[in-house]
Amino acid sequence: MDKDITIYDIAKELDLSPTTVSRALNDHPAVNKNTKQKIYSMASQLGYRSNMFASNLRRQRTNTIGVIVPKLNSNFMSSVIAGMEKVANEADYNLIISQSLETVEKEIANAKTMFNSRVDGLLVSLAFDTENMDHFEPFISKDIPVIFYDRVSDHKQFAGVVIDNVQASYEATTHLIEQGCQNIIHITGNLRRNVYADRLKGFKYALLDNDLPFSDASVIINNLSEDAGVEAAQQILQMDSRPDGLFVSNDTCAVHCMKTLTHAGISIPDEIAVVGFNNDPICRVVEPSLSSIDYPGYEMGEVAVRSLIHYLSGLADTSVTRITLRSELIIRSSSLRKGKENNKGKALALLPETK
Amino acid sequence: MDKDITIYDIAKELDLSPTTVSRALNDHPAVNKNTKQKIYSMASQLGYRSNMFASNLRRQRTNTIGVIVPKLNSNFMSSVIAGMEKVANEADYNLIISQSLETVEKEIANAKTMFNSRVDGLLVSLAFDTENMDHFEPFISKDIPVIFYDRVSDHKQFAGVVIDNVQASYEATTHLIEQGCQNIIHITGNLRRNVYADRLKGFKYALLDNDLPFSDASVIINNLSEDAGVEAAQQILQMDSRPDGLFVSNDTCAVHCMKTLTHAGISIPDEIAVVGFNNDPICRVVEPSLSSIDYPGYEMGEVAVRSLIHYLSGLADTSVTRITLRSELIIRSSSLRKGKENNKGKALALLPETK
DNA sequence: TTGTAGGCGTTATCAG
DNA sequence: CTGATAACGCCTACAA
Repeated sequence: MDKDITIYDIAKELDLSPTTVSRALNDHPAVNKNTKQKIYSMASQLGYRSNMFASNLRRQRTNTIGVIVPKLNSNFMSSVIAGMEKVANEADYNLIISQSLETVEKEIANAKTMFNSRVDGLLVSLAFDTENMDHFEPFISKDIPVIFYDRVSDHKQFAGVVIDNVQASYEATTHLIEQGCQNIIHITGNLRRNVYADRLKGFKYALLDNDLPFSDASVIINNLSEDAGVEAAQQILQMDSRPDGLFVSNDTCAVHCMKTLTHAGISIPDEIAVVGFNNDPICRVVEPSLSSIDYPGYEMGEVAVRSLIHYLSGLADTSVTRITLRSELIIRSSSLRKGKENNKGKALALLPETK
Repeated sequence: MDKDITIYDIAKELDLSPTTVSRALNDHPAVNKNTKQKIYSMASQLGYRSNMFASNLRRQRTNTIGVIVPKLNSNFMSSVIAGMEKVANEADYNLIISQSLETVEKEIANAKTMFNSRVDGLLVSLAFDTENMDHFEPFISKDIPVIFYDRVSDHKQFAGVVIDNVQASYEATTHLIEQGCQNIIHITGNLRRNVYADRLKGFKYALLDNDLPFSDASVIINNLSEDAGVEAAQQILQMDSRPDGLFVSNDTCAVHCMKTLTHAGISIPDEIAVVGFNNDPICRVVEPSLSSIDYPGYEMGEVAVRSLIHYLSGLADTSVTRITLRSELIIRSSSLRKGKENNKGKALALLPETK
């Protein structure tokens, strides 16, 4: 294994000082154009690559962004990561990605690793059961920016990139109502997570605005897994007054719930209309195909990294603590009843102001 | 933002030399137990965290492993990553993950970034259309180990972690034959990738061993996407002698192919029996549920990182260039015909030696 | 426009 | 068992 080429080697070769070489390589304005050219070509000729560690050590920053994600195995998350990568690469940042697998314990461990790796900033989508934000304290106290995406923190001090979950949920629920549903059940996740709390809120608003009653019995809270979907279906099958509509906060759960209902002889959408959330490819696989809320993952990743880098560059508009991206209801067979129009326009007009 | 605590601070506090502190922190045997204890507690009391850059700079290694993955959006890949993370964390390595999104261009860019980030080793699953291995040359010439997983390189110089695709495919095909299929079509991906070439091989072997004819018309090669699945189905519908069995190298493609066939009025498994590959959760969503090859992703990730670390620690058994993990056929409705037994045992007995 | 000098925090080497 | 010293490669005052 040959020795690495350093700026000293280039300097010696061209009879210049390392300083000049360093400056040229960083495109410093105060270096002669010709000199720069000579340095560039010598660098590539010798196969020079900058030693990030020396540079990091010196500059006290790493050009690395940490990403904590609940799970990677969804189309949504993989799009988010792809968007993050694109922006990060363009800005010469590296990404360190780790999965919390929906547990606080791993999330805490991940945060610690990130901290010790001295990431310049952190992007987090919270695990299902994270209660407090203590594990991000070390970042705050060292002024390392932490930006949340999708599953954000309620604490106002933390910036976040989100969609308007209240509106999306309002839209989905309204759609069900327009399809004739009078007794809708909402299945959602841990209400500590903004996404689920907000969706519940949107659900309630929509019922209210359409003079439909809401009761605690209208909501099933679980972990939105496959199994949870099956269980929820069993619960529903045993209800006294069976619902005629179902709005589920996650496509996986919705799909397995729907399948269980279908197997029990329920006809979808006629007896029960169903809408999911995320617009996962699975929506187009299940029979009938599942209506869902589409969610701009790639864009969310891009925006999150872009904000973080802005912040790191000191250009941050510190007043901006929430960036909201648009989402969209995709209507498919699972919620479209014969003879019913898609009155999406009307639904939108009814939309309350939600900031 | 306060200044970081260094080993000097600890040393000063305890009236020791930085050298001793460094040694203690690295659990060097030649440090007095009491001294070590004192150093540990002082370190945590002051909130010391090691500066990886200084350490990396000095030791010329980064404790970082680069991972290049085609796409993250599958259950399989997310399991692989989870397995990798577990082993890497335990051994105090960091992971830098990036997606090639199935294109050589991004794969090359990723490799370059990894190289410049001075990863200690690289784990790669090749993109669909990667032809040559030139972009890994810089690693080779610097003695940076590159280990492939799943989609490996044929070049004998590269180590890899795989399943026995020939056997898995042989087993799947034999199963279809046992279900009475006489005219099976195999849908697979670019044959430059070992996984697809090997599966084709296993498919041929199984036909051969059961005295069924093989012709080029028995194989459809595409990119295994959703759309490709739909197209393949359309192709099949127009065939003169319609097949009665289908073995697809990827569940997503299989599912969309199957759905298209079903919509065209074909009954599955009776008219056409179908087996997929990967055992993605989607298999249990589609109707009828899809038989598939189950594949130990988590384990593959663990093994890949473990091998890499062994290699980096100089413990490598350089003679081991291929590690093969077990896989398993999961039989579901899409390939199970009434009145047919599951003669899996027989299939296994017929299995040819495949190294 | 270029150069000199010193230090970022750690660890390897050599010497007690 | 402990310590002094010198790198690792780069960058930033400051000086010329």
